[in-house]
Amino acid sequence: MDEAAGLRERKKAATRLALHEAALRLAAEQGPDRVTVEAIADAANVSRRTFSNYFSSKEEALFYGDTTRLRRLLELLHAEPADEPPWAALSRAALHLAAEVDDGPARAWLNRRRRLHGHPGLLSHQAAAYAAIERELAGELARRLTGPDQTLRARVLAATFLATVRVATQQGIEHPDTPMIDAIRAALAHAAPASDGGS
Amino acid sequence: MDEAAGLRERKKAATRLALHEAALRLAAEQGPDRVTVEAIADAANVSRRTFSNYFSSKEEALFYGDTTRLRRLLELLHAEPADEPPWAALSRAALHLAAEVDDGPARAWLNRRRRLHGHPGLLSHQAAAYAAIERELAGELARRLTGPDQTLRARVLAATFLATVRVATQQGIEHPDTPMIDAIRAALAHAAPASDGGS
DNA sequence: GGGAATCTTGCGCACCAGGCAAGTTTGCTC
DNA sequence: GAGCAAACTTGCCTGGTGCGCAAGATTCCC
Repeated sequence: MDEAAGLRERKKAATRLALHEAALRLAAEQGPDRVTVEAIADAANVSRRTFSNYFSSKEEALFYGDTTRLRRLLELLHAEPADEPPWAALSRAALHLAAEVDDGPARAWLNRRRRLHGHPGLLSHQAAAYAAIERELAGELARRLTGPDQTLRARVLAATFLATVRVATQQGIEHPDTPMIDAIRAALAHAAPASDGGS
Repeated sequence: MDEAAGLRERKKAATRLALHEAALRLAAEQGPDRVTVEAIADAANVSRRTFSNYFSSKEEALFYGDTTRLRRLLELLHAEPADEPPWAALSRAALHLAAEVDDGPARAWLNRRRRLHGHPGLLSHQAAAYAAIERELAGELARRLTGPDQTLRARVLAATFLATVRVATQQGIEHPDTPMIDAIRAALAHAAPASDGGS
Protein backbone atom coordinates (compact mmCIF):
# COMPACT_ATOMS: atom_id res chain seq x y z
CA MET A 1 0.00 0.00 0.00
CA ASP A 2 2.72 2.44 0.95
CA GLU A 3 5.48 1.33 -1.34
CA ALA A 4 8.92 2.71 -0.70
CA ALA A 5 7.98 6.26 -1.58
CA GLY A 6 10.88 8.21 -0.22
CA LEU A 7 12.09 8.31 3.34
CA ARG A 8 10.29 11.51 4.13
CA GLU A 9 6.91 10.20 3.12
CA ARG A 10 7.37 6.95 4.96
CA LYS A 11 8.37 8.77 8.11
CA LYS A 12 5.33 10.96 7.94
CA ALA A 13 3.08 7.97 7.48
CA ALA A 14 4.74 6.28 10.42
CA THR A 15 4.26 9.30 12.64
CA ARG A 16 0.62 9.62 11.66
CA LEU A 17 0.05 5.97 12.38
CA ALA A 18 1.88 6.18 15.69
CA LEU A 19 -0.27 9.12 16.74
CA HIS A 20 -3.42 7.33 15.70
CA GLU A 21 -2.54 4.18 17.56
CA ALA A 22 -1.45 6.06 20.63
CA ALA A 23 -4.73 7.93 20.60
CA LEU A 24 -6.67 4.70 20.23
CA ARG A 25 -4.79 2.93 22.97
CA LEU A 26 -4.96 5.76 25.48
CA ALA A 27 -8.62 6.41 24.76
CA ALA A 28 -9.40 2.75 25.32
CA GLU A 29 -7.47 2.72 28.58
CA GLN A 30 -8.66 5.93 30.16
CA GLY A 31 -11.73 6.97 28.25
CA PRO A 32 -11.62 9.31 25.28
CA ASP A 33 -12.07 12.57 27.13
CA ARG A 34 -9.61 11.87 29.90
CA VAL A 35 -6.88 11.76 27.28
CA THR A 36 -5.09 14.98 26.45
CA VAL A 37 -3.48 15.78 23.16
CA GLU A 38 -0.23 16.16 25.02
CA ALA A 39 -0.43 12.62 26.34
CA ILE A 40 -1.01 11.28 22.86
CA ALA A 41 1.92 13.23 21.48
CA ASP A 42 4.14 11.99 24.30
CA ALA A 43 3.14 8.40 23.69
CA ALA A 44 4.12 8.81 20.06
CA ASN A 45 7.42 10.50 20.93
CA VAL A 46 6.53 13.74 19.31
CA SER A 47 5.84 17.23 20.52
CA ARG A 48 2.36 18.49 21.18
CA ARG A 49 2.81 20.99 18.40
CA THR A 50 3.63 18.25 15.93
CA PHE A 51 0.41 16.49 16.78
CA SER A 52 -1.38 19.56 15.47
CA ASN A 53 0.57 19.30 12.23
CA TYR A 54 -1.02 15.93 11.60
CA PHE A 55 -4.48 16.10 13.10
CA SER A 56 -6.64 19.03 13.91
CA SER A 57 -8.15 17.37 16.94
CA LYS A 58 -8.00 14.34 19.19
CA GLU A 59 -11.07 12.93 17.49
CA GLU A 60 -9.61 13.19 14.05
CA ALA A 61 -6.68 11.15 15.30
CA LEU A 62 -9.00 8.57 16.79
CA PHE A 63 -10.94 8.09 13.58
CA TYR A 64 -7.97 8.15 11.27
CA GLY A 65 -8.41 4.41 10.87
CA ASP A 66 -11.96 4.83 9.67
CA THR A 67 -10.89 7.58 7.33
CA THR A 68 -8.17 5.40 5.87
CA ARG A 69 -10.58 2.58 5.34
CA LEU A 70 -13.06 4.85 3.60
CA ARG A 71 -10.33 6.14 1.32
CA ARG A 72 -9.60 2.54 0.45
CA LEU A 73 -13.26 2.08 -0.34
CA LEU A 74 -13.01 4.91 -2.86
CA GLU A 75 -10.05 3.21 -4.48
CA LEU A 76 -11.91 -0.07 -4.71
CA LEU A 77 -14.91 1.61 -6.23
CA HIS A 78 -12.69 3.25 -8.77
CA ALA A 79 -11.45 -0.18 -9.77
CA GLU A 80 -14.97 -1.42 -10.49
CA PRO A 81 -16.06 -1.47 -14.15
CA ALA A 82 -17.60 1.85 -15.09
CA ASP A 83 -20.66 0.34 -16.72
CA GLU A 84 -21.84 -1.59 -13.72
CA PRO A 85 -25.02 -0.35 -12.01
CA PRO A 86 -23.89 2.01 -9.27
CA TRP A 87 -25.30 0.21 -6.27
CA ALA A 88 -23.87 -3.07 -7.48
CA ALA A 89 -20.45 -1.47 -7.88
CA LEU A 90 -20.67 0.06 -4.43
CA SER A 91 -21.71 -3.23 -2.91
CA ARG A 92 -18.86 -5.10 -4.51
CA ALA A 93 -16.38 -2.52 -3.31
CA ALA A 94 -17.76 -2.66 0.23
CA LEU A 95 -17.67 -6.44 0.33
CA HIS A 96 -14.15 -6.41 -0.99
CA LEU A 97 -13.13 -4.01 1.75
CA ALA A 98 -14.87 -6.09 4.39
CA ALA A 99 -12.98 -9.15 3.24
CA GLU A 100 -9.73 -7.24 3.58
CA VAL A 101 -10.64 -6.21 7.09
CA ASP A 102 -11.57 -9.74 8.09
CA ASP A 103 -8.41 -11.31 6.75
CA GLY A 104 -5.68 -8.75 6.35
CA PRO A 105 -3.68 -6.90 8.97
CA ALA A 106 -6.60 -4.54 9.48
CA ARG A 107 -7.94 -7.12 11.91
CA ALA A 108 -5.67 -5.70 14.55
CA TRP A 109 -7.11 -2.28 13.92
CA LEU A 110 -10.61 -3.64 14.30
CA ASN A 111 -9.79 -5.05 17.69
CA ARG A 112 -8.32 -1.84 18.96
CA ARG A 113 -11.18 0.01 17.41
CA ARG A 114 -13.68 -2.12 19.28
CA ARG A 115 -12.50 -0.76 22.56
CA LEU A 116 -13.76 2.63 21.57
CA HIS A 117 -17.26 1.29 21.40
CA GLY A 118 -19.61 2.36 24.14
CA HIS A 119 -18.64 6.01 24.13
CA PRO A 120 -21.69 7.52 22.47
CA GLY A 121 -20.16 10.97 22.51
CA LEU A 122 -17.85 9.80 19.75
CA LEU A 123 -20.62 8.81 17.38
CA SER A 124 -20.96 12.32 16.09
CA HIS A 125 -17.28 12.39 15.27
CA GLN A 126 -17.61 9.14 13.42
CA ALA A 127 -20.42 10.66 11.40
CA ALA A 128 -18.14 13.60 10.70
CA ALA A 129 -15.47 11.29 9.34
CA TYR A 130 -17.97 9.76 6.98
CA ALA A 131 -19.31 13.14 5.93
CA ALA A 132 -15.81 14.16 4.91
CA ILE A 133 -15.72 11.35 2.36
CA GLU A 134 -19.26 11.81 1.16
CA ARG A 135 -18.49 14.65 -1.24
CA GLU A 136 -15.71 12.74 -2.91
CA LEU A 137 -17.84 9.66 -3.21
CA ALA A 138 -20.67 11.68 -4.71
CA GLY A 139 -18.24 13.08 -7.24
CA GLU A 140 -17.04 9.65 -8.25
CA LEU A 141 -20.62 8.40 -8.53
CA ALA A 142 -21.71 11.36 -10.61
CA ARG A 143 -19.26 10.15 -13.21
CA ARG A 144 -21.10 6.84 -13.34
CA LEU A 145 -24.54 8.30 -13.78
CA THR A 146 -26.42 9.90 -16.60
CA GLY A 147 -29.72 11.67 -16.79
CA PRO A 148 -31.28 14.84 -15.48
CA ASP A 149 -31.09 14.36 -11.73
CA GLN A 150 -27.55 13.15 -11.98
CA THR A 151 -26.11 15.28 -9.17
CA LEU A 152 -28.97 14.67 -6.79
CA ARG A 153 -28.95 10.95 -7.49
CA ALA A 154 -25.22 10.81 -6.89
CA ARG A 155 -25.53 12.62 -3.60
CA VAL A 156 -28.38 10.50 -2.37
CA LEU A 157 -26.57 7.36 -3.38
CA ALA A 158 -23.35 8.42 -1.69
CA ALA A 159 -25.15 9.43 1.48
CA THR A 160 -27.32 6.34 1.82
CA PHE A 161 -24.53 3.98 0.91
CA LEU A 162 -22.14 5.48 3.44
CA ALA A 163 -24.87 5.48 6.06
CA THR A 164 -25.36 1.79 5.43
CA VAL A 165 -21.65 1.04 5.64
CA ARG A 166 -21.47 3.03 8.85
CA VAL A 167 -24.28 1.04 10.45
CA ALA A 168 -22.81 -2.22 9.24
CA THR A 169 -19.41 -1.32 10.66
CA GLN A 170 -21.03 -0.40 13.96
CA GLN A 171 -22.77 -3.74 13.94
CA GLY A 172 -19.55 -5.56 13.14
CA ILE A 173 -17.86 -3.81 16.02
CA GLU A 174 -20.59 -4.70 18.45
CA HIS A 175 -20.60 -8.36 17.48
CA PRO A 176 -17.00 -9.54 17.50
CA ASP A 177 -17.96 -13.05 16.45
CA THR A 178 -19.65 -12.03 13.25
CA PRO A 179 -17.23 -11.49 10.37
CA MET A 180 -17.38 -7.98 9.02
CA ILE A 181 -18.30 -9.23 5.60
CA ASP A 182 -21.51 -10.74 6.94
CA ALA A 183 -22.42 -7.51 8.68
CA ILE A 184 -21.89 -5.59 5.45
CA ARG A 185 -23.83 -8.10 3.40
CA ALA A 186 -26.78 -8.03 5.77
CA ALA A 187 -26.92 -4.25 5.95
CA LEU A 188 -26.59 -3.80 2.21
CA ALA A 189 -29.39 -6.27 1.63
CA HIS A 190 -31.76 -4.10 3.62
CA ALA A 191 -30.68 -0.88 1.98
CA ALA A 192 -30.63 -1.75 -1.72
CA PRO A 193 -32.59 0.94 -3.52
CA ALA A 194 -35.63 -0.04 -5.54
CA SER A 195 -34.21 1.21 -8.81
CA ASP A 196 -30.58 0.66 -9.56
CA GLY A 197 -29.22 1.20 -12.99
CA GLY A 198 -32.32 3.08 -14.11
CA SER A 199 -31.84 6.10 -16.41
CA MET B 1 -46.10 24.18 19.85
CA ASP B 2 -44.87 25.81 23.00
CA GLU B 3 -48.14 26.30 24.80
CA ALA B 4 -48.10 28.45 27.88
CA ALA B 5 -46.07 25.98 29.86
CA GLY B 6 -44.97 28.08 32.79
CA LEU B 7 -42.94 31.24 32.70
CA ARG B 8 -39.68 29.50 33.42
CA GLU B 9 -39.96 27.13 30.51
CA ARG B 10 -40.98 29.86 28.14
CA LYS B 11 -38.05 32.01 29.16
CA LYS B 12 -35.64 29.17 28.65
CA ALA B 13 -37.03 28.49 25.22
CA ALA B 14 -36.75 32.17 24.37
CA THR B 15 -33.14 32.32 25.51
CA ARG B 16 -32.26 29.23 23.53
CA LEU B 17 -33.88 30.65 20.44
CA ALA B 18 -32.20 34.01 20.92
CA LEU B 19 -28.82 32.33 21.18
CA HIS B 20 -29.50 30.24 18.11
CA GLU B 21 -30.57 33.21 16.05
CA ALA B 22 -27.71 35.36 17.24
CA ALA B 23 -25.31 32.58 16.30
CA LEU B 24 -26.89 32.23 12.88
CA ARG B 25 -26.86 35.94 12.20
CA LEU B 26 -23.31 36.55 13.35
CA ALA B 27 -22.02 33.51 11.51
CA ALA B 28 -23.67 34.69 8.32
CA GLU B 29 -22.22 38.18 8.73
CA GLN B 30 -18.66 37.37 9.70
CA GLY B 31 -18.13 33.74 8.84
CA PRO B 32 -18.68 30.93 11.33
CA ASP B 33 -15.20 30.77 12.76
CA ARG B 34 -14.69 34.46 13.19
CA VAL B 35 -17.56 34.44 15.68
CA THR B 36 -16.74 33.85 19.31
CA VAL B 37 -19.04 32.32 21.85
CA GLU B 38 -18.75 35.53 23.80
CA ALA B 39 -20.05 37.57 20.86
CA ILE B 40 -23.05 35.29 20.51
CA ALA B 41 -23.80 35.50 24.20
CA ASP B 42 -23.53 39.29 24.10
CA ALA B 43 -25.87 39.51 21.13
CA ALA B 44 -28.41 37.49 23.07
CA ASN B 45 -27.94 39.56 26.24
CA VAL B 46 -26.64 36.71 28.26
CA SER B 47 -23.32 35.84 29.83
CA ARG B 48 -20.75 33.61 28.19
CA ARG B 49 -21.26 31.10 30.97
CA THR B 50 -24.97 30.96 30.30
CA PHE B 51 -24.34 30.15 26.67
CA SER B 52 -22.62 27.01 27.88
CA ASN B 53 -25.69 26.11 29.91
CA TYR B 54 -27.67 25.89 26.70
CA PHE B 55 -25.25 24.67 24.07
CA SER B 56 -22.03 22.81 24.40
CA SER B 57 -20.49 24.54 21.41
CA LYS B 58 -20.96 27.26 18.84
CA GLU B 59 -21.85 24.66 16.26
CA GLU B 60 -24.54 23.12 18.36
CA ALA B 61 -26.12 26.55 18.62
CA LEU B 62 -25.88 27.02 14.87
CA PHE B 63 -27.61 23.76 14.12
CA TYR B 64 -30.25 24.02 16.79
CA GLY B 65 -32.74 24.79 14.04
CA ASP B 66 -31.93 21.56 12.25
CA THR B 67 -32.17 19.67 15.50
CA THR B 68 -35.55 21.15 16.23
CA ARG B 69 -36.87 20.18 12.84
CA LEU B 70 -35.58 16.66 13.22
CA ARG B 71 -37.33 16.38 16.56
CA ARG B 72 -40.48 17.50 14.83
CA LEU B 73 -39.92 14.78 12.27
CA LEU B 74 -39.90 12.24 15.07
CA GLU B 75 -43.19 13.59 16.33
CA LEU B 76 -44.74 13.39 12.90
CA LEU B 77 -43.55 9.84 12.45
CA HIS B 78 -45.05 8.94 15.78
CA ALA B 79 -48.38 10.24 14.52
CA GLU B 80 -48.34 7.92 11.51
CA PRO B 81 -50.39 4.72 11.77
CA ALA B 82 -48.32 1.95 13.26
CA ASP B 83 -49.22 -0.61 10.63
CA GLU B 84 -47.99 1.38 7.65
CA PRO B 85 -44.86 0.10 5.92
CA PRO B 86 -41.93 1.89 7.55
CA TRP B 87 -40.54 3.69 4.54
CA ALA B 88 -43.99 4.90 3.58
CA ALA B 89 -44.54 6.27 7.07
CA LEU B 90 -41.15 7.95 7.03
CA SER B 91 -41.84 9.48 3.64
CA ARG B 92 -45.18 10.85 4.71
CA ALA B 93 -43.67 12.36 7.82
CA ALA B 94 -40.86 13.96 5.84
CA LEU B 95 -43.24 15.40 3.26
CA HIS B 96 -45.44 16.73 6.01
CA LEU B 97 -42.46 18.43 7.59
CA ALA B 98 -41.34 19.87 4.28
CA ALA B 99 -44.77 21.34 3.75
CA GLU B 100 -44.58 22.99 7.15
CA VAL B 101 -41.21 24.46 6.29
CA ASP B 102 -42.44 25.78 2.96
CA ASP B 103 -45.52 27.40 4.39
CA GLY B 104 -45.18 27.98 8.08
CA PRO B 105 -43.00 30.39 10.00
CA ALA B 106 -40.05 28.06 9.51
CA ARG B 107 -39.57 29.80 6.17
CA ALA B 108 -37.75 32.58 7.96
CA TRP B 109 -35.44 30.04 9.50
CA LEU B 110 -34.74 28.54 6.11
CA ASN B 111 -33.67 31.89 4.77
CA ARG B 112 -31.32 32.59 7.62
CA ARG B 113 -30.09 29.06 7.38
CA ARG B 114 -29.25 29.50 3.71
CA ARG B 115 -26.64 32.05 4.55
CA LEU B 116 -24.66 29.37 6.30
CA HIS B 117 -24.30 27.49 3.07
CA GLY B 118 -20.89 27.53 1.45
CA HIS B 119 -18.93 26.85 4.63
CA PRO B 120 -17.95 23.25 4.05
CA GLY B 121 -16.30 23.03 7.43
CA LEU B 122 -19.77 23.02 8.93
CA LEU B 123 -20.95 19.98 7.03
CA SER B 124 -19.45 17.64 9.56
CA HIS B 125 -21.34 19.38 12.32
CA GLN B 126 -24.54 19.05 10.39
CA ALA B 127 -23.86 15.35 10.09
CA ALA B 128 -23.30 15.29 13.83
CA ALA B 129 -26.70 16.86 14.43
CA TYR B 130 -28.33 14.17 12.36
CA ALA B 131 -26.37 11.44 14.06
CA ALA B 132 -27.72 12.59 17.40
CA ILE B 133 -31.26 11.87 16.25
CA GLU B 134 -30.44 8.63 14.53
CA ARG B 135 -30.53 6.49 17.64
CA GLU B 136 -33.93 7.78 18.66
CA LEU B 137 -35.29 7.27 15.20
CA ALA B 138 -33.93 3.74 15.10
CA GLY B 139 -35.66 3.08 18.40
CA GLU B 140 -38.97 4.32 17.11
CA LEU B 141 -38.61 2.29 13.94
CA ALA B 142 -37.71 -0.86 15.82
CA ARG B 143 -41.15 -0.69 17.36
CA ARG B 144 -42.64 -0.80 13.89
CA LEU B 145 -40.70 -3.81 12.71
CA THR B 146 -40.86 -7.50 13.36
CA GLY B 147 -38.62 -10.36 12.40
CA PRO B 148 -35.12 -11.54 13.15
CA ASP B 149 -32.99 -8.67 11.90
CA GLN B 150 -35.27 -6.15 13.53
CA THR B 151 -32.57 -4.05 15.17
CA LEU B 152 -30.29 -4.01 12.16
CA ARG B 153 -33.13 -3.20 9.83
CA ALA B 154 -34.25 -0.36 12.05
CA ARG B 155 -30.75 1.09 12.18
CA VAL B 156 -30.20 0.85 8.47
CA LEU B 157 -33.56 2.40 7.80
CA ALA B 158 -32.99 5.25 10.22
CA ALA B 159 -29.52 5.93 8.85
CA THR B 160 -30.44 5.85 5.17
CA PHE B 161 -33.60 7.83 5.67
CA LEU B 162 -31.86 10.57 7.61
CA ALA B 163 -29.06 10.63 5.06
CA THR B 164 -31.66 11.16 2.37
CA VAL B 165 -33.38 13.93 4.28
CA ARG B 166 -30.05 15.57 4.88
CA VAL B 167 -29.17 15.56 1.21
CA ALA B 168 -32.62 16.81 0.27
CA THR B 169 -32.36 19.64 2.78
CA GLN B 170 -28.97 20.56 1.43
CA GLN B 171 -30.43 20.58 -2.04
CA GLY B 172 -33.36 22.72 -0.92
CA ILE B 173 -30.94 25.18 0.64
CA GLU B 174 -28.85 25.42 -2.48
CA HIS B 175 -31.83 26.01 -4.74
CA PRO B 176 -33.94 28.71 -3.13
CA ASP B 177 -36.51 28.61 -5.92
CA THR B 178 -37.38 24.96 -5.47
CA PRO B 179 -39.85 24.33 -2.67
CA MET B 180 -38.49 22.10 0.01
CA ILE B 181 -41.23 19.59 -0.53
CA ASP B 182 -40.07 18.99 -4.09
CA ALA B 183 -36.51 18.50 -2.95
CA ILE B 184 -37.66 15.95 -0.40
CA ARG B 185 -39.90 14.16 -2.86
CA ALA B 186 -37.15 13.90 -5.45
CA ALA B 187 -34.57 12.63 -2.99
CA LEU B 188 -36.92 10.10 -1.43
CA ALA B 189 -37.82 8.78 -4.86
CA HIS B 190 -34.22 7.88 -5.49
CA ALA B 191 -33.67 6.32 -2.11
CA ALA B 192 -36.72 4.11 -1.65
CA PRO B 193 -35.45 0.67 -0.60
CA ALA B 194 -36.28 -2.34 -2.74
CA SER B 195 -38.19 -4.10 0.01
CA ASP B 196 -40.45 -2.10 2.26
CA GLY B 197 -42.93 -3.78 4.48
CA GLY B 198 -41.30 -7.17 4.08
CA SER B 199 -41.27 -9.49 7.11
C1' DG C 1 -45.56 35.34 52.04
C1' DG C 2 -41.95 32.26 52.14
C1' DG C 3 -39.18 28.12 51.43
C1' DA C 4 -37.56 24.96 47.76
C1' DA C 5 -36.14 24.38 43.20
C1' DT C 6 -33.99 26.21 39.36
C1' DC C 7 -31.36 29.53 36.56
C1' DT C 8 -27.80 33.08 35.86
C1' DT C 9 -23.44 34.82 36.47
C1' DG C 10 -18.47 35.65 37.53
C1' DC C 11 -14.31 33.43 38.51
C1' DG C 12 -10.89 30.17 37.73
C1' DC C 13 -8.54 26.32 35.52
C1' DA C 14 -7.03 22.94 32.31
C1' DC C 15 -6.97 22.45 27.71
C1' DC C 16 -6.71 23.42 22.73
C1' DA C 17 -5.89 25.43 17.70
C1' DG C 18 -2.81 27.49 15.17
C1' DG C 19 0.72 31.67 13.81
C1' DC C 20 5.52 32.47 13.94
C1' DA C 21 10.48 31.78 13.83
C1' DA C 22 14.40 29.16 14.84
C1' DG C 23 16.69 24.67 14.37
C1' DT C 24 16.88 20.06 12.14
C1' DT C 25 16.31 16.53 8.56
C1' DT C 26 15.68 14.95 3.89
C1' DG C 27 15.93 15.37 -1.17
C1' DC C 28 18.45 16.58 -5.10
C1' DT C 29 22.17 18.08 -7.98
C1' DC C 30 26.82 18.40 -9.33
C1' DG D 1 30.18 13.59 -0.55
C1' DA D 2 29.33 18.80 -0.43
C1' DG D 3 26.07 21.96 -0.26
C1' DC D 4 21.75 24.23 -0.98
C1' DA D 5 16.65 24.28 -0.94
C1' DA D 6 12.51 22.38 0.58
C1' DA D 7 10.07 20.29 4.07
C1' DC D 8 9.37 18.95 8.90
C1' DT D 9 9.76 19.53 14.03
C1' DT D 10 9.68 22.14 17.95
C1' DG D 11 8.99 25.79 21.58
C1' DC D 12 6.75 29.84 22.54
C1' DC D 13 2.69 32.43 22.74
C1' DT D 14 -2.13 34.15 22.22
C1' DG D 15 -7.00 34.14 21.82
C1' DG D 16 -10.61 30.86 22.75
C1' DT D 17 -13.20 27.07 24.92
C1' DG D 18 -15.71 23.82 28.21
C1' DC D 19 -16.96 23.16 32.53
C1' DG D 20 -16.85 22.94 37.99
C1' DC D 21 -18.06 25.74 41.71
C1' DA D 22 -20.54 28.82 44.72
C1' DA D 23 -23.09 33.13 45.37
C1' DG D 24 -26.99 35.73 44.04
C1' DA D 25 -31.45 36.22 41.51
C1' DT D 26 -35.84 34.29 39.78
C1' DT D 27 -39.69 31.30 39.51
C1' DC D 28 -42.75 27.94 41.46
C1' DC D 29 -46.23 26.51 44.37
C1' DC D 30 -48.45 25.86 48.65
